[in-house]
Amino acid sequence: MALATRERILEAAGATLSRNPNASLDQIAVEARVGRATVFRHFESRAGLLKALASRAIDETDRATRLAAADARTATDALRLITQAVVGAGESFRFLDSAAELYDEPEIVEAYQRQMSELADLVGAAKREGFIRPDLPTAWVVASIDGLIWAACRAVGDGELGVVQAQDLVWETIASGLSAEGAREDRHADQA
Amino acid sequence: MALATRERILEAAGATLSRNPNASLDQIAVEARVGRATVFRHFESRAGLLKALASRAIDETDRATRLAAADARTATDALRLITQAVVGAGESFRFLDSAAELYDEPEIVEAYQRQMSELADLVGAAKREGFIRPDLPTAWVVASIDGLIWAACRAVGDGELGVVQAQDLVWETIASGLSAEGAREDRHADQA
DNA sequence: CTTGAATGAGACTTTATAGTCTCGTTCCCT
DNA sequence: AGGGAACGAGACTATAAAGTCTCATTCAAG
Repeated sequence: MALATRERILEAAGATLSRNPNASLDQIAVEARVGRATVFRHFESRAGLLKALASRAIDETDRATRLAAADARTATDALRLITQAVVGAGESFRFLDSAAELYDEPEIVEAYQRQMSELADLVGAAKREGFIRPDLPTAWVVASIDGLIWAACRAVGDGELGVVQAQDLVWETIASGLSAEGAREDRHADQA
Repeated sequence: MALATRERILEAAGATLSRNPNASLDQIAVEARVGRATVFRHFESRAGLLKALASRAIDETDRATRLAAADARTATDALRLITQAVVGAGESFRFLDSAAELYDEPEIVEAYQRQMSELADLVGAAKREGFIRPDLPTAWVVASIDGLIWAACRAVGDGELGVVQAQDLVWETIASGLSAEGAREDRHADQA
Protein backbone atom coordinates (compact mmCIF):
# COMPACT_ATOMS: atom_id res chain seq x y z
CA MET A 1 0.00 0.00 0.00
CA ALA A 2 1.55 3.22 -1.15
CA LEU A 3 -0.02 5.42 1.45
CA ALA A 4 1.07 3.34 4.39
CA THR A 5 4.61 3.23 3.04
CA ARG A 6 4.77 6.95 2.53
CA GLU A 7 3.49 7.48 6.02
CA ARG A 8 5.98 5.03 7.44
CA ILE A 9 8.83 6.88 5.76
CA LEU A 10 7.66 10.21 7.14
CA GLU A 11 7.33 8.73 10.59
CA ALA A 12 10.80 7.21 10.46
CA ALA A 13 12.31 10.39 9.07
CA GLY A 14 10.87 12.41 11.92
CA ALA A 15 12.12 9.98 14.51
CA THR A 16 15.57 9.54 12.99
CA LEU A 17 16.17 13.20 12.28
CA SER A 18 15.13 14.22 15.75
CA ARG A 19 17.86 11.96 17.08
CA ASN A 20 20.46 12.89 14.48
CA PRO A 21 19.72 15.96 12.37
CA ASN A 22 22.22 14.91 9.74
CA ALA A 23 20.99 11.36 9.33
CA SER A 24 21.38 9.97 5.81
CA LEU A 25 18.51 8.73 3.69
CA ASP A 26 19.94 5.28 4.17
CA GLN A 27 19.49 5.45 7.92
CA ILE A 28 15.97 6.75 7.45
CA ALA A 29 15.16 3.96 5.02
CA VAL A 30 16.45 1.36 7.47
CA GLU A 31 14.41 2.89 10.27
CA ALA A 32 11.33 2.79 8.04
CA ARG A 33 12.09 -0.83 7.08
CA VAL A 34 12.02 0.22 3.46
CA GLY A 35 14.47 0.14 0.55
CA ARG A 36 16.35 3.35 -0.07
CA ALA A 37 15.01 3.46 -3.64
CA THR A 38 11.48 3.48 -2.28
CA VAL A 39 12.20 6.73 -0.50
CA PHE A 40 12.91 8.26 -3.90
CA ARG A 41 9.73 6.76 -5.31
CA HIS A 42 7.70 8.69 -2.79
CA PHE A 43 9.73 11.87 -2.54
CA GLU A 44 11.51 13.76 -5.24
CA SER A 45 14.65 14.27 -3.21
CA ARG A 46 15.94 14.70 0.31
CA ALA A 47 14.76 18.29 0.22
CA GLY A 48 11.34 17.06 -0.88
CA LEU A 49 11.13 14.70 2.06
CA LEU A 50 12.16 17.43 4.49
CA LYS A 51 9.61 19.75 2.94
CA ALA A 52 6.85 17.17 3.30
CA LEU A 53 7.81 16.64 6.93
CA ALA A 54 7.72 20.35 7.60
CA SER A 55 4.39 20.73 5.81
CA ARG A 56 3.02 18.02 8.02
CA ALA A 57 4.13 19.82 11.17
CA ILE A 58 2.70 23.07 9.85
CA ASP A 59 -0.63 21.43 9.04
CA GLU A 60 -0.76 19.85 12.47
CA THR A 61 -0.20 23.23 14.06
CA ASP A 62 -2.83 24.83 11.85
CA ARG A 63 -5.32 22.16 12.84
CA ALA A 64 -4.59 22.70 16.51
CA THR A 65 -4.96 26.43 16.00
CA ARG A 66 -8.33 26.07 14.30
CA LEU A 67 -9.56 23.70 17.00
CA ALA A 68 -8.41 26.11 19.66
CA ALA A 69 -10.07 29.04 17.95
CA ALA A 70 -13.30 27.07 17.79
CA ASP A 71 -13.27 25.75 21.34
CA ALA A 72 -11.68 28.52 23.35
CA ARG A 73 -13.72 31.42 24.62
CA THR A 74 -10.68 33.60 25.30
CA ALA A 75 -7.34 34.23 23.62
CA THR A 76 -5.69 33.02 26.81
CA ASP A 77 -7.48 29.72 26.54
CA ALA A 78 -6.56 29.42 22.88
CA LEU A 79 -2.94 30.05 23.75
CA ARG A 80 -3.07 27.26 26.29
CA LEU A 81 -4.73 24.79 23.94
CA ILE A 82 -2.27 25.49 21.15
CA THR A 83 0.73 25.29 23.42
CA GLN A 84 -0.34 21.98 24.86
CA ALA A 85 -1.24 20.59 21.45
CA VAL A 86 2.22 21.40 20.13
CA VAL A 87 3.89 19.85 23.16
CA GLY A 88 1.70 16.78 22.70
CA ALA A 89 2.80 16.47 19.09
CA GLY A 90 6.36 17.31 20.01
CA GLU A 91 7.89 14.38 18.20
CA SER A 92 6.70 15.87 14.93
CA PHE A 93 8.51 19.10 15.63
CA ARG A 94 11.85 18.25 17.11
CA PHE A 95 13.46 17.66 13.75
CA LEU A 96 12.82 21.29 12.84
CA ASP A 97 15.54 22.39 15.23
CA SER A 98 18.16 21.63 12.70
CA ALA A 99 16.35 22.05 9.45
CA ALA A 100 18.49 24.86 8.12
CA GLU A 101 17.84 23.57 4.61
CA LEU A 102 14.22 24.59 4.95
CA TYR A 103 15.14 28.24 4.84
CA ASP A 104 15.45 27.72 1.10
CA GLU A 105 11.81 26.70 0.78
CA PRO A 106 9.70 29.82 0.36
CA GLU A 107 6.42 28.03 1.08
CA ILE A 108 7.70 26.69 4.37
CA VAL A 109 9.27 29.96 5.45
CA GLU A 110 6.11 31.82 4.58
CA ALA A 111 3.89 29.39 6.47
CA TYR A 112 6.17 29.54 9.48
CA GLN A 113 6.15 33.31 9.52
CA ARG A 114 2.38 33.31 9.21
CA GLN A 115 2.07 31.03 12.22
CA MET A 116 4.47 33.14 14.27
CA SER A 117 2.48 36.20 13.36
CA GLU A 118 -0.75 34.46 14.37
CA LEU A 119 0.88 33.57 17.66
CA ALA A 120 1.94 37.18 18.12
CA ASP A 121 -1.65 38.28 17.47
CA LEU A 122 -2.86 35.82 20.08
CA VAL A 123 -0.32 37.14 22.55
CA GLY A 124 -1.54 40.65 21.84
CA ALA A 125 -5.11 39.58 22.54
CA ALA A 126 -4.03 37.81 25.71
CA LYS A 127 -2.38 41.03 26.78
CA ARG A 128 -5.63 42.88 26.34
CA GLU A 129 -7.38 40.20 28.35
CA GLY A 130 -4.96 40.93 31.14
CA PHE A 131 -3.29 37.55 31.08
CA ILE A 132 0.04 38.53 29.56
CA ARG A 133 1.91 41.43 31.11
CA PRO A 134 1.56 44.29 28.66
CA ASP A 135 5.01 45.68 29.43
CA LEU A 136 6.78 42.63 27.99
CA PRO A 137 7.81 42.90 24.34
CA THR A 138 5.56 40.65 22.28
CA ALA A 139 8.61 39.33 20.45
CA TRP A 140 10.01 38.12 23.75
CA VAL A 141 6.75 36.53 24.82
CA VAL A 142 6.58 34.63 21.55
CA ALA A 143 10.24 33.64 21.76
CA SER A 144 10.00 32.40 25.32
CA ILE A 145 6.85 30.39 24.64
CA ASP A 146 8.77 28.84 21.77
CA GLY A 147 11.71 28.15 24.04
CA LEU A 148 9.59 26.56 26.74
CA ILE A 149 7.77 24.37 24.24
CA TRP A 150 11.10 23.29 22.85
CA ALA A 151 12.39 22.53 26.34
CA ALA A 152 9.30 20.47 27.07
CA CYS A 153 9.57 18.47 23.86
CA ARG A 154 13.21 17.79 24.61
CA ALA A 155 12.48 16.70 28.16
CA VAL A 156 9.78 14.35 26.94
CA GLY A 157 12.01 12.95 24.22
CA ASP A 158 14.76 12.37 26.75
CA GLY A 159 12.37 10.58 29.06
CA GLU A 160 12.70 13.13 31.82
CA LEU A 161 9.02 13.99 31.83
CA GLY A 162 5.78 12.42 30.70
CA VAL A 163 3.79 14.13 27.97
CA VAL A 164 0.89 15.20 30.17
CA GLN A 165 3.25 16.36 32.89
CA ALA A 166 5.23 18.39 30.37
CA GLN A 167 2.06 19.97 28.99
CA ASP A 168 1.03 21.05 32.46
CA LEU A 169 4.45 22.34 33.40
CA VAL A 170 4.87 24.39 30.25
CA TRP A 171 1.60 26.15 30.76
CA GLU A 172 2.23 26.57 34.46
CA THR A 173 5.58 28.17 33.68
CA ILE A 174 4.20 30.40 30.97
CA ALA A 175 1.32 31.48 33.15
CA SER A 176 3.20 32.29 36.29
CA GLY A 177 6.02 33.67 34.23
CA LEU A 178 4.23 35.97 31.91
CA SER A 179 0.82 36.65 33.36
CA ALA A 180 -0.06 40.03 34.80
CA GLU A 181 -1.56 38.25 37.77
CA GLY A 182 -3.38 41.27 39.27
CA ALA A 183 -1.51 41.10 42.55
CA ARG A 184 1.63 42.26 40.86
CA GLU A 185 2.44 45.82 41.63
CA ASP A 186 6.18 45.52 41.18
CA ARG A 187 7.45 48.42 39.22
CA HIS A 188 9.26 46.89 36.33
CA ALA A 189 8.60 49.49 33.73
CA ASP A 190 12.30 49.80 33.11
CA GLN A 191 12.97 47.42 30.26
CA ALA A 192 13.80 50.01 27.65
CA MET B 1 50.51 36.03 14.26
CA ALA B 2 49.47 32.51 15.02
CA LEU B 3 47.32 33.23 17.98
CA ALA B 4 45.28 35.94 16.36
CA THR B 5 44.67 33.69 13.37
CA ARG B 6 43.49 30.80 15.49
CA GLU B 7 41.21 33.13 17.37
CA ARG B 8 39.85 34.59 14.15
CA ILE B 9 39.04 31.11 12.86
CA LEU B 10 37.22 30.19 16.06
CA GLU B 11 35.28 33.43 15.94
CA ALA B 12 34.30 32.92 12.32
CA ALA B 13 33.39 29.31 12.93
CA GLY B 14 31.07 30.29 15.75
CA ALA B 15 29.41 32.99 13.69
CA THR B 16 29.08 30.91 10.54
CA LEU B 17 27.88 27.76 12.26
CA SER B 18 25.28 29.63 14.25
CA ARG B 19 23.81 30.82 10.97
CA ASN B 20 24.18 27.53 9.13
CA PRO B 21 24.95 24.49 11.27
CA ASN B 22 26.20 22.54 8.27
CA ALA B 23 28.54 25.18 6.94
CA SER B 24 31.63 23.79 5.21
CA LEU B 25 35.18 24.54 6.29
CA ASP B 26 35.47 26.55 3.11
CA GLN B 27 32.72 28.92 4.17
CA ILE B 28 34.29 29.24 7.59
CA ALA B 29 37.69 29.98 6.08
CA VAL B 30 36.20 32.67 3.86
CA GLU B 31 34.40 34.21 6.82
CA ALA B 32 37.68 34.20 8.76
CA ARG B 33 39.51 35.72 5.76
CA VAL B 34 41.94 32.83 5.90
CA GLY B 35 43.02 30.10 3.51
CA ARG B 36 41.31 26.78 4.00
CA ALA B 37 44.67 25.10 4.52
CA THR B 38 45.34 27.40 7.44
CA VAL B 39 42.32 26.00 9.19
CA PHE B 40 43.99 22.60 9.07
CA ARG B 41 47.25 24.10 10.31
CA HIS B 42 45.50 25.18 13.48
CA PHE B 43 43.05 22.33 13.94
CA GLU B 44 43.53 18.67 13.35
CA SER B 45 40.21 18.25 11.59
CA ARG B 46 36.69 19.56 11.43
CA ALA B 47 35.89 17.58 14.55
CA GLY B 48 38.90 19.16 16.24
CA LEU B 49 37.67 22.64 15.40
CA LEU B 50 34.19 21.85 16.70
CA LYS B 51 35.70 20.40 19.83
CA ALA B 52 37.83 23.51 20.39
CA LEU B 53 34.76 25.67 19.92
CA ALA B 54 32.80 23.62 22.40
CA SER B 55 35.66 23.67 24.90
CA ARG B 56 35.72 27.41 24.62
CA ALA B 57 32.03 27.66 25.42
CA ILE B 58 32.46 25.26 28.32
CA ASP B 59 35.39 27.24 29.71
CA GLU B 60 33.45 30.45 29.40
CA THR B 61 30.59 28.93 31.35
CA ASP B 62 32.94 27.58 33.98
CA ARG B 63 34.50 31.01 34.38
CA ALA B 64 31.09 32.60 34.77
CA THR B 65 30.17 29.94 37.29
CA ARG B 66 33.30 30.52 39.37
CA LEU B 67 32.79 34.27 39.28
CA ALA B 68 29.19 33.83 40.31
CA ALA B 69 30.17 31.50 43.14
CA ALA B 70 32.68 34.06 44.34
CA ASP B 71 30.45 37.12 44.06
CA ALA B 72 27.02 35.86 44.92
CA ARG B 73 25.86 35.53 48.48
CA THR B 74 22.95 33.27 47.62
CA ALA B 75 22.34 30.43 45.19
CA THR B 76 19.58 32.52 43.69
CA ASP B 77 22.01 35.29 42.95
CA ALA B 78 24.49 32.85 41.48
CA LEU B 79 21.76 31.47 39.24
CA ARG B 80 21.01 34.96 38.02
CA LEU B 81 24.64 35.84 37.37
CA ILE B 82 25.28 32.62 35.49
CA THR B 83 22.13 32.92 33.42
CA GLN B 84 22.91 36.45 32.41
CA ALA B 85 26.53 35.64 31.67
CA VAL B 86 25.49 32.86 29.32
CA VAL B 87 22.97 35.09 27.56
CA GLY B 88 25.65 37.75 27.27
CA ALA B 89 28.00 35.28 25.62
CA GLY B 90 25.17 33.82 23.59
CA GLU B 91 26.96 34.05 20.28
CA SER B 92 29.48 31.53 21.58
CA PHE B 93 26.73 29.06 22.34
CA ARG B 94 24.28 29.16 19.49
CA PHE B 95 26.30 26.81 17.34
CA LEU B 96 25.87 24.09 19.96
CA ASP B 97 22.23 23.69 18.97
CA SER B 98 23.16 21.54 16.07
CA ALA B 99 26.43 20.04 17.18
CA ALA B 100 25.27 16.45 17.07
CA GLU B 101 28.83 15.44 16.19
CA LEU B 102 29.93 16.47 19.64
CA TYR B 103 28.09 13.57 21.19
CA ASP B 104 31.03 11.50 20.02
CA GLU B 105 33.49 13.51 22.11
CA PRO B 106 33.59 12.02 25.60
CA GLU B 107 35.36 15.03 27.13
CA ILE B 108 32.75 17.41 25.84
CA VAL B 109 29.83 15.24 26.84
CA GLU B 110 31.29 14.74 30.29
CA ALA B 111 31.90 18.46 30.79
CA TYR B 112 28.41 19.27 29.61
CA GLN B 113 26.86 16.77 31.98
CA ARG B 114 28.96 18.13 34.82
CA GLN B 115 27.72 21.64 34.14
CA MET B 116 24.12 20.49 33.94
CA SER B 117 24.55 18.71 37.23
CA GLU B 118 26.08 21.84 38.79
CA LEU B 119 23.10 23.78 37.51
CA ALA B 120 20.76 21.22 39.03
CA ASP B 121 22.57 21.57 42.36
CA LEU B 122 22.18 25.31 42.18
CA VAL B 123 18.49 24.92 41.45
CA GLY B 124 18.21 22.65 44.46
CA ALA B 125 19.87 25.26 46.64
CA ALA B 126 17.63 27.97 45.22
CA LYS B 127 14.67 25.80 46.13
CA ARG B 128 15.86 25.64 49.72
CA GLU B 129 16.28 29.41 49.69
CA GLY B 130 12.63 29.63 48.74
CA PHE B 131 13.25 31.18 45.35
CA ILE B 132 12.35 28.22 43.17
CA ARG B 133 9.06 26.47 43.77
CA PRO B 134 9.93 23.18 45.45
CA ASP B 135 7.08 21.30 43.79
CA LEU B 136 8.56 21.71 40.31
CA PRO B 137 10.75 18.83 39.12
CA THR B 138 14.35 19.99 39.09
CA ALA B 139 14.77 18.48 35.64
CA TRP B 140 12.04 20.76 34.37
CA VAL B 141 13.49 23.82 36.03
CA VAL B 142 16.85 23.13 34.43
CA ALA B 143 15.27 22.42 31.06
CA SER B 144 13.18 25.55 31.05
CA ILE B 145 16.08 27.76 32.10
CA ASP B 146 17.95 26.24 29.20
CA GLY B 147 15.03 26.90 26.90
CA LEU B 148 14.68 30.49 27.96
CA ILE B 149 18.39 31.16 27.58
CA TRP B 150 18.24 29.64 24.13
CA ALA B 151 15.24 31.80 23.24
CA ALA B 152 17.05 34.90 24.44
CA CYS B 153 20.20 34.11 22.46
CA ARG B 154 18.09 33.54 19.38
CA ALA B 155 16.17 36.78 19.85
CA VAL B 156 19.42 38.69 20.25
CA GLY B 157 20.95 37.01 17.22
CA ASP B 158 17.89 37.86 15.15
CA GLY B 159 18.05 41.47 16.25
CA GLU B 160 14.72 41.36 18.04
CA LEU B 161 16.20 42.30 21.39
CA GLY B 162 19.31 43.97 22.72
CA VAL B 163 21.69 41.94 24.84
CA VAL B 164 21.01 43.77 28.10
CA GLN B 165 17.29 43.73 27.48
CA ALA B 166 17.39 40.01 26.81
CA GLN B 167 19.38 39.38 29.98
CA ASP B 168 16.79 41.25 32.02
CA LEU B 169 13.84 39.57 30.36
CA VAL B 170 15.23 36.08 30.79
CA TRP B 171 15.75 36.54 34.46
CA GLU B 172 12.44 38.28 34.87
CA THR B 173 10.71 35.38 33.17
CA ILE B 174 12.55 32.76 35.15
CA ALA B 175 11.89 34.57 38.39
CA SER B 176 8.21 35.19 37.98
CA GLY B 177 7.81 31.85 36.34
CA LEU B 178 9.54 29.58 38.74
CA SER B 179 9.79 31.41 42.03
CA ALA B 180 7.58 30.66 44.99
CA GLU B 181 4.88 33.25 45.39
CA GLY B 182 6.22 34.50 48.70
CA ALA B 183 9.75 35.18 47.57
CA ARG B 184 9.12 37.96 45.18
CA GLU B 185 10.76 40.84 46.93
CA ASP B 186 14.32 39.62 46.57
CA ARG B 187 14.45 39.70 42.89
CA HIS B 188 14.93 43.23 41.84
CA ALA B 189 18.60 43.54 42.54
CA ASP B 190 19.01 45.54 39.40
CA GLN B 191 21.55 44.25 36.98
CA ALA B 192 24.40 46.17 35.51
C1' DC C 1 -3.42 -18.53 -12.74
C1' DT C 2 -2.19 -14.06 -14.72
C1' DT C 3 -1.13 -9.36 -14.53
C1' DG C 4 0.58 -5.14 -13.03
C1' DA C 5 1.82 -2.02 -9.43
C1' DA C 6 4.81 -1.47 -5.51
C1' DT C 7 8.79 -2.90 -3.58
C1' DG C 8 13.85 -4.57 -2.14
C1' DA C 9 18.35 -5.03 -3.44
C1' DG C 10 22.10 -3.33 -5.26
C1' DA C 11 25.10 -1.52 -9.04
C1' DC C 12 26.33 2.78 -10.83
C1' DT C 13 27.22 7.97 -11.40
C1' DT C 14 27.68 12.44 -9.49
C1' DT C 15 28.72 15.85 -6.25
C1' DA C 16 30.19 18.10 -2.16
C1' DT C 17 33.44 18.36 1.21
C1' DA C 18 37.11 16.66 4.24
C1' DG C 19 41.80 16.12 4.36
C1' DT C 20 46.81 16.20 2.20
C1' DC C 21 50.49 18.22 -0.18
C1' DT C 22 53.35 21.60 -2.59
C1' DC C 23 55.00 25.99 -3.90
C1' DG C 24 55.51 30.78 -3.91
C1' DT C 25 54.81 34.88 -0.94
C1' DT C 26 54.59 37.77 2.97
C1' DC C 27 56.12 39.37 7.11
C1' DC C 28 58.44 39.49 11.34
C1' DC C 29 62.74 38.99 13.93
C1' DT C 30 67.55 39.35 14.49
C1' DA D 1 69.66 42.35 4.35
C1' DG D 2 68.78 37.50 5.34
C1' DG D 3 66.15 33.62 7.08
C1' DG D 4 62.49 31.14 8.93
C1' DA D 5 57.66 30.74 10.30
C1' DA D 6 53.01 31.45 8.95
C1' DC D 7 50.22 31.98 5.32
C1' DG D 8 47.33 31.90 0.55
C1' DA D 9 46.31 29.52 -3.30
C1' DG D 10 45.23 25.73 -5.44
C1' DA D 11 45.94 20.96 -7.15
C1' DC D 12 44.99 16.48 -5.70
C1' DT D 13 42.84 12.32 -3.32
C1' DA D 14 39.37 9.99 -0.56
C1' DT D 15 34.87 9.31 1.01
C1' DA D 16 30.16 9.65 2.10
C1' DA D 17 25.91 10.55 0.60
C1' DA D 18 22.51 11.91 -3.07
C1' DG D 19 20.32 10.57 -6.96
C1' DT D 20 19.45 7.16 -11.11
C1' DC D 21 18.62 2.82 -13.09
C1' DT D 22 17.71 -2.12 -13.62
C1' DC D 23 15.93 -6.47 -12.37
C1' DA D 24 13.87 -9.91 -9.68
C1' DT D 25 10.22 -10.54 -6.17
C1' DT D 26 5.97 -10.00 -3.77
C1' DC D 27 1.28 -9.47 -3.54
C1' DA D 28 -3.33 -8.10 -4.28
C1' DA D 29 -7.00 -7.87 -7.76
C1' DG D 30 -9.39 -9.75 -11.45
